[in-house]
Amino acid sequence: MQDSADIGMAAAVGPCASIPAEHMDFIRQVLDRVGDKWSVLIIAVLESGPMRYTDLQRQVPGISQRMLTHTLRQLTEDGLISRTAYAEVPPRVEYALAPLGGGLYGIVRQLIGWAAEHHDEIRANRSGAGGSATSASSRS
Amino acid sequence: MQDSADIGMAAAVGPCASIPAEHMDFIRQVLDRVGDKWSVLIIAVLESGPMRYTDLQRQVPGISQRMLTHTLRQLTEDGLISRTAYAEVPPRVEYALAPLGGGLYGIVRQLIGWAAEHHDEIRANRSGAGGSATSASSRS
DNA sequence: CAGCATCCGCTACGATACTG
DNA sequence: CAGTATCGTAGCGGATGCTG
Repeated sequence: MQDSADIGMAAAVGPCASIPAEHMDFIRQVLDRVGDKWSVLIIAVLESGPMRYTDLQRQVPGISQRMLTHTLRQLTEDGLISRTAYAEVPPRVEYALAPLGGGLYGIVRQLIGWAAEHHDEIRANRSGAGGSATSASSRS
Repeated sequence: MQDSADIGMAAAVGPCASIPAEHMDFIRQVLDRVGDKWSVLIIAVLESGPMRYTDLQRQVPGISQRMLTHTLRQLTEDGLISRTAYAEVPPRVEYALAPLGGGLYGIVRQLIGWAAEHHDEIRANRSGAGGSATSASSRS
């Protein structure tokens, strides 16, 4: 855990505790990628080896060309995956997980692990009293 | 990590490598929370201590009541944060980070750290040749 | 095969007004 | 103070059809 710098002080820990506002929008972008419906799935698939367009479409269940192309492009532009086009008569394009994407997936993996681990716990909370909402009394 | 079943063959780790399809939708929910525009921000703020509704609205810049209430409710229902209402004459409600939310934030923190760390690297890729798109030639 | 273009529904989100 | 209710919008994402 590295703090770029200590910003927050006693009271004004502020919204973004140890996050410089300059990086805020960028962080959002990464977080958005993670929250993306397909990005993580595609990365997960590519983790097991390079794959071509059509194969990806087959491996990622329910994705549309539009989204496949779109997500693929974004991931490529971010350098998370690599795109290699072979100028053959039947065009062949292979996508592979770039080291950068591999690093990201490592962390996302923990997220997935955490999610799986606390699966029941969260479901239990939902079925319960609607969360851990407590009521306290006190006279003003 | 359990496989729901063997999907492909040896090498074909498949779409959801080690993720049982049963958990898939749940994983998505967690990933969605992370990708959420406000959830992480709110958690980050609460990490520095319990806070009331109005304070949260002040600490999280640019959030609307609608979204604050909505996100707060979701996080509470998931048990990521806790809600305590004091039945006083001027109503007072305090939100605090639940242990579950703390655990999640620990991982998200890594994500943020990673993002900050590879900030330049990704930006460089975008300015570059439009990603690591390579062209290979081969005769058919 | 590997895309791009177009249309279109859904819902996430914001702004505003009102209440217990 | 701590919300609820309603409305309007923008962008995500799906379906379909066409191209190099």
